Amino acid sequence: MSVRVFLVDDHALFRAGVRAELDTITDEVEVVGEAGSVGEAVAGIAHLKPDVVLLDVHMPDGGGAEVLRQIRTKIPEVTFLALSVSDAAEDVINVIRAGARGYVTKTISSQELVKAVVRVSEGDAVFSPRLAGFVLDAFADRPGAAPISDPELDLLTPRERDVLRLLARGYAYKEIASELFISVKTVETHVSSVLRKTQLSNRYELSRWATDRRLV
Amino acid sequence: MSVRVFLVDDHALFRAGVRAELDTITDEVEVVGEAGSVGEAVAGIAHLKPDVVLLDVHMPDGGGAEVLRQIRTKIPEVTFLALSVSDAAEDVINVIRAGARGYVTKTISSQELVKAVVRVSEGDAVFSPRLAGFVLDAFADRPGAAPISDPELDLLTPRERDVLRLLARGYAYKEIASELFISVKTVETHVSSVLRKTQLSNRYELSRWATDRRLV
DNA sequence: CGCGGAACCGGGGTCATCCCTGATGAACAA
DNA sequence: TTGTTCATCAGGGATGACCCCGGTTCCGCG
Repeated sequence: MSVRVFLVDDHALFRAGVRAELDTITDEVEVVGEAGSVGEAVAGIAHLKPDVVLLDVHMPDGGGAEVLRQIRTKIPEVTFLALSVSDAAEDVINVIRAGARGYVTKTISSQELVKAVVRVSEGDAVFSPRLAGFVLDAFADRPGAAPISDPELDLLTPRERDVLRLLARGYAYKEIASELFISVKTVETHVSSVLRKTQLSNRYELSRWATDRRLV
Repeated sequence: MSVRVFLVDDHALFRAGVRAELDTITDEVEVVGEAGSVGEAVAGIAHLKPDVVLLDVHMPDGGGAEVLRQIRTKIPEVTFLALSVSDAAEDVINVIRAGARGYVTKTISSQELVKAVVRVSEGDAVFSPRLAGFVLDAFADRPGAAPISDPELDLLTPRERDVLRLLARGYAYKEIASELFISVKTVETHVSSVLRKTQLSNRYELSRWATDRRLV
């Protein structure tokens, strides 16, 4: 029982190369179809329901991530392996966020590609070693990597920061007051200064602002 | 130039086993220290500054994640490889979020462990194949994988959901009204029914509730 | 046909949020 | 000593959020 593979790449020559290699090397994988554009790919995948889609990242009309988005809601059983010339962190993260189960560069050997396809079809995640680190970096809470200072954030006094933290969590003024052992009026004062200093207009925007800066 | 490894595990016998295996098998890695508790580990790592820390996930006083948190801010150069009996998704994700660069289970062979340590020391990410998938699942936006239905969510009418989406983004009633071409009063009505149906008391809690369920 | 649910809209009310002005004491530096 | 910043608090007002009451249309279902 071989793995049924669908090829998506905007270069026909490249598709032909991959198809030839995969078909001759082994009978573990079988190329059942291919496409050169996002539209063709979505239609073809929906029709053929392959086990694995080998997906080029850089394509017209939104690239591989667009194919992923359109297919995943409709046919979640299909797994995707990104296959790209790019080893940029941004590309890797985007396509993984979109739902690909692996990412290998086109420098991979045919034998390795076959192994990668089979592993992905079995539910494993496959990465060129360096690239997995990008995903981890993006995923982990980064204490050192988090940009340390904001011009606006530096303007806030320690007490204002206390109030801001609680406010961002959805606390009412009354709750903040009893939490910090001060009066509601003092909370209002601090909130006012924070809003003025951050150039924001209400607590909702402030809440988003604070969570973006990981103050929660 | 061998890789300097520090061992953290609350079982002394296990540490002894790993140390013996690593030291005899190869000269690529060298165990420079070990610890059996979070406190010892933090002190030892800060002192010895190893290249790689082999970290047990389940330990008293907060487990491996606690060691990670305390060390990463101080000595970001040290990389961590989680080594655990557990293959639970939750454990994997927690320790990776905390900043580990890899996760292998204790069923690994000594030879494989050496290779994993070396790869991690070179900046690669190393996973037992099945476990990498957990991280990807947690990282990707999941349209299909998102839990499908909530008892409360099913109670909401389509229009109420529209209002909820905008409300969760911090829109004021006035803004929601003009966005949906209805009056502020109608927005109030919908918000009221949503609050009643979800058993929540204000828009802040509602905002959290909605983001937890990925309605934004 | 009548009934209920949905979406739509009001009046009128309470309370929270937010802004403005103004005040006090403490800490600290010029 | 004087000036500044911070933290504390108050009064009063404008607006928004939220609730409870009422009402209308439309549409599907038994």
